[in-house]
Amino acid sequence: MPTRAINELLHSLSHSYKSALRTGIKDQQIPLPITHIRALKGIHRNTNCTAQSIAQRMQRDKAQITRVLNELLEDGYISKIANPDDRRSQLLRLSDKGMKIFTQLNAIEHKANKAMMANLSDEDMRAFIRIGNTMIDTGTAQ
Amino acid sequence: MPTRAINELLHSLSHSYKSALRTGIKDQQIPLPITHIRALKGIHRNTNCTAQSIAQRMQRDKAQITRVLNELLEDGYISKIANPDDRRSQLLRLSDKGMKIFTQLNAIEHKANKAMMANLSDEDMRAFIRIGNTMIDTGTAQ
DNA sequence: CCAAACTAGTTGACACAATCAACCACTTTG
DNA sequence: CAAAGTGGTTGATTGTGTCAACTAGTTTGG
Repeated sequence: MPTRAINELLHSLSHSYKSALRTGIKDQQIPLPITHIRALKGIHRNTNCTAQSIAQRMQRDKAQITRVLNELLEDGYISKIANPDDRRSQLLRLSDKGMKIFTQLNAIEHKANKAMMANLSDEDMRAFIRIGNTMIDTGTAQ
Repeated sequence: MPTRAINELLHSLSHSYKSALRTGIKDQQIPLPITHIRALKGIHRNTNCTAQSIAQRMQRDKAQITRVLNELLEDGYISKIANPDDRRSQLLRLSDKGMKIFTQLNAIEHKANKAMMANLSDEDMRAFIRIGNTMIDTGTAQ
């Protein structure tokens, strides 16, 4: 039973994927690190999101998210608007610039995904995603 | 076809696993970051390895490996001995201290692996490893 | 209604991870 | 033997993740 392989596997997988993404990003001259990209995507996905909801969704420290969001704000990819329901927080929106880069990113990401899964059957792909999600759920559950 | 899920999945997986490992490591009072641990394991696995071979195996920058190895050396986990075949490089060996911590690490890692795979059938586990390896190979191939 | 407890977000500090370029010493090759 | 290549080191820089303390605003129980 190859329990030994799982760790190296996960490392290599995330490394491979990050590399694939980064080269795509570099080719397209997009000056954003991966965490920022993931945040942009999160903001696009759910309208009326806050820093807090992004942090939860990404399962990251809120301090880290604060900094990422502030850089995105400085660079004009997003805007913060006052939250009418809670004066402590602000709602996040993509700016036009943010939307534009978002579509570029989708293409890059799609390409990276395809590169990773080039040699996989549909069946294997689905199996991988299913099993991976199970692992995450059991990991974060307790 | 859920090609969209693969990226988040890989991020979450590596994050979950790293967390699991780190908590185990903290519980056991082992003062080593994960990269160092992986290097130790690499040194244990192949005798007569060099910095170069470790870097290749781990698919990491040789600069990073140099630093990791030097810290392991300073802390007495490994030793460098002159390579009779090439005066530019040195062969790496685990010290007694290194061996001792290696066995501890194995236990921790085994526990983390088990935690990740708690809800997986043997079949799924094997499938995951197989598919993951395919992805890595295609990713790094070209 | 008000104090206490809680929450959203920010800031500082720090450790770890990754990558790039320049460089030295040594080896291989034409 | 000169040129090109390789193993390893160093400096610099960027990104990633975590912890603790803090401010300002919100919720809750007496």
